Amino acid sequence: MSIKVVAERAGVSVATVSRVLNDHDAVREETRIQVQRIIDEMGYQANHLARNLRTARSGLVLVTVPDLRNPFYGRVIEGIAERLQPLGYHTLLCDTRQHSKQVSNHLRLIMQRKVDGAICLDPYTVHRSLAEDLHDLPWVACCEYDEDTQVPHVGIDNFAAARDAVRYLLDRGHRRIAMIGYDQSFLFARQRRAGYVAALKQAGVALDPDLLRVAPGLGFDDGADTMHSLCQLRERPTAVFAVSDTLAIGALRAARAVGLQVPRDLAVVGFDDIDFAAQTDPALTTVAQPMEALGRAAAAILLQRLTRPADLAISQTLPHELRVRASA
Amino acid sequence: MSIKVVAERAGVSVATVSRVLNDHDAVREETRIQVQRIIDEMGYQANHLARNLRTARSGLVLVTVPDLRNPFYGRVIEGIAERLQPLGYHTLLCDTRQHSKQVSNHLRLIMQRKVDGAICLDPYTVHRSLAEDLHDLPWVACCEYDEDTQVPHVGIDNFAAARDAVRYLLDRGHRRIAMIGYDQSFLFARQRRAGYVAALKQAGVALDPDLLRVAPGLGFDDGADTMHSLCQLRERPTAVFAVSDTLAIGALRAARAVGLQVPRDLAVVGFDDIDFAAQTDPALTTVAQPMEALGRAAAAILLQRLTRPADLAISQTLPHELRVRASA
DNA sequence: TTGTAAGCGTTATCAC
DNA sequence: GTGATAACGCTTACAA
Repeated sequence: MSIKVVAERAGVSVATVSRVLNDHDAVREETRIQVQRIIDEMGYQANHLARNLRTARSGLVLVTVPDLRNPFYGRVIEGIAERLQPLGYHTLLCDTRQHSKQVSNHLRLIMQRKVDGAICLDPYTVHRSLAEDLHDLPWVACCEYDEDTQVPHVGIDNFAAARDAVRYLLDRGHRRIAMIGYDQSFLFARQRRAGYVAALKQAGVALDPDLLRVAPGLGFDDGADTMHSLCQLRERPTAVFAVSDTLAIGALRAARAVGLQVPRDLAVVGFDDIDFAAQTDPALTTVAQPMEALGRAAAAILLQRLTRPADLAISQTLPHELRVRASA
Repeated sequence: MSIKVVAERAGVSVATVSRVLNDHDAVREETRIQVQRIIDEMGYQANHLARNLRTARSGLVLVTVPDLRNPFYGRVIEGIAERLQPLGYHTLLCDTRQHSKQVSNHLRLIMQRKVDGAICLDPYTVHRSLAEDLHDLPWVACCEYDEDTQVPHVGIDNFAAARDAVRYLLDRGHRRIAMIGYDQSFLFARQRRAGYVAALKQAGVALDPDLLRVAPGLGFDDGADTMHSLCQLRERPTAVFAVSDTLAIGALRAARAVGLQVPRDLAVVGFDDIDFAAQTDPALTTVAQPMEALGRAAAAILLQRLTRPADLAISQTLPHELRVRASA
């Protein structure tokens, strides 16, 4: 059923119906009410496919995430949706876990006008070569971004956050502090490692390459495996800093498995403060990221780029917080 | 840039360009190559807004979830996407946590032609009144559904699954088995309670109303709170069956807090087998749902409804599995 | 305040 | 095989 049928039935033109539909003020109150009555009566719903073509906007925002199984991303997405829904935008979700190669397909959605803009949590998407092609497109990097591009981004100060975490361990007297890091092609992994290194250096603790590990993934098992290998050192670390809670929780399990008591024998610090972190035994000490706030901020920046493209979009750094629990 | 520009540049009509774009065979190979060259050269991308209007399909599928923070839903969504992406469909995500009232807005997206169909994991969406209005629309209920509607759905046999879990506890000698259930307006909650009741009855164990609890939510704290209250009974339960892993994990924490040792003093069984269930101490015994498979099955049914609307859509029940770990 | 009509960029139906 | 051209259903100048 189209606007035309409604117009005929209401005895007005399609233009008038359209005006009523879009709350234009240039409609006589009486007419408005009459038309609205017909609309309700017929249960008419505007065809968004047509509306989108005419207005050249889809009302859709693409959100790319590396792995939905990690609850961290779920929380950020909720923050994004919270900001976007009231303005009538909907979120198109792309889990890019298996699609690192074809990721440009996702940003192509923007060019195809299928979405109005994008928020990328996915490190693959935020790759330089893509950014160069697309730096003028309305997209925002969230959490992960490329330092050399001009794409606006939101995130925390990963360097400072990691440094704070390691300093905390140093303050507690630890000197053999291991780090379970991640693939250095990711900015957050590089920054957190730099924070770790800086904290040690400042404290005059020599960097032991044996203690600086790179987990093959961000899953629980990756953390457990790395921890197991760390335990085999002749001189075990007394503390470990993991760049994600999932890794830290895996490390916790590995420590338990080899009979280490946390935090007495081994202190463990994680990163993110996902909900699980407070449920482990002992509860995980971790660096909290403001997940929903990161999502909201990214959405706000994108919205600004969409509504006032001329304005300069400003990147944002949100505060992190070391949340001390029982594991360290 | 439009198809018209490409056509002019290639020296053909827009019709021919469109044919090349859509892989129609009625194009001379030579022409096809020539046109494709221009397309590539210009970096032309078809405008999906126009295409969608013309073809009357959006290529979008709505997925409603009650709470993205629960990794359970993330896994199901991955299953859905896995099946949908290869066919060129994208998924529109709606977290309906705060929107139980206005949920009809989400299904209205179908009528607005904004999406071609929907998969609803969200219990609110799957409400009878809605189902009546929309039973002929292309949507599929996943995990939660309404027994009295004709909407196709996929899920597990919640009754049997809960019965199996409780039987396992009975087999291990438990007689005072508590249940941490959930709001009975949800089918899965009713079915799992029925399974619990049936198992006890069959074993000749009298139902103790004190042991049959309803958690106010599905979060960790809800489980912990319910467990604490259970611990205050003069005759404590020796085992507890929770209708979700999050509740069970909260219960685990509460048990620890009051000095109970699991499973010696208290056996705990959860439901879902989210990734985190294997990380707790002791690792959680739980009823596994095939999360990705549920998503894939739901997507397959929807796809069938979209491509062959005349065919009868068949609901599916997928197998569950009791995964015995250390907590019971 | 309302109506007419010109698009929006495609795809699809005809002719040729 | 290819090209005009008419939709698709809406919004929005512009005219009345």
